[in-house]
Amino acid sequence: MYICNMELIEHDKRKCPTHFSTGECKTRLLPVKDALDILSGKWKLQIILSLTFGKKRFKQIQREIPGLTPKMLSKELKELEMNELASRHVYDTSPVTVEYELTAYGKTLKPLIGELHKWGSKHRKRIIARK
Amino acid sequence: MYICNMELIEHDKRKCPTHFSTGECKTRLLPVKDALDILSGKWKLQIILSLTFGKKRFKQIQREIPGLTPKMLSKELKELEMNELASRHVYDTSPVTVEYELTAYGKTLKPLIGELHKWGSKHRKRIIARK
DNA sequence: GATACCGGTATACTTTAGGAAACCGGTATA
DNA sequence: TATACCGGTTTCCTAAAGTATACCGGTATC
Repeated sequence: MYICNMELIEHDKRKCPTHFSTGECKTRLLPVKDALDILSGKWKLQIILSLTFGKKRFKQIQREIPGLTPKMLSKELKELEMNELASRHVYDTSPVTVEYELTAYGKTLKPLIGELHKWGSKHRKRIIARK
Repeated sequence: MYICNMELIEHDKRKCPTHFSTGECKTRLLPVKDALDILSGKWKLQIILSLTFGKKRFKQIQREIPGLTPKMLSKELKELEMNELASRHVYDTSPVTVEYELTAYGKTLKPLIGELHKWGSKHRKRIIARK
């Protein structure tokens, strides 16, 4: 669930190029897919970005991101939690208060997103310039 | 087509947190989404990896990647071409020979994939260790 | 003359991601 | 007593991604 299924990129010696050792297919691609899975999807990035500015409550996140339904937000937050990237704190107030926060581990995504941003910016310029 | 649609992350001052200047939503997220779009999908990574080992012919790529249908391969190669990441060379042999190759620009993806790999490997260890 | 390879395309189908709307118990507010 | 907010869940539906299968013209092989 949290990590990419081995079988998806199972190696077949007869079919993979000789450059690929049996383990190489797996060890090269699976972790990359894991990282991509965590960041791709329609809302994940925006939710993560929203949380980089501090703790947020459920409805607060939803209001900040136009179009985001509670169903999707709930699903994505659960995934972030399962991956230990965000934490959920319930306070015994009335009505109940729930806060979500990026974990220290979750913050390690920042430089990675930074790299994607760098490459993406250059690409954007290149493609726009071409037209 | 090649780059992420602006409207998807259109900014709404009333709904975004005050930390976000109007331009920040766009300039932060769109390039990241562009980069993710290029790498995500079921086959893109494997095709790119296959091409990092040198020129390849259509059927050759298909044979190397079990389960990949010609329709998907064709679609993905076109996208790589449109993004100037791969080039297509047709040779007037019989039967016709077509070779695909990563462009110099396409090779700039390597360090980015490397970063995803680094983060993903750590994540994989972390999640597996927990169980 | 039949079969197989090349580089694909076309059509129809299934599966997955995401959206719309209604709803839940509990509490506060008018 | 009615309405609204909180943090979600449930159900049903659409749209997008991906799969299966057959097919194309051209050439080479048996």
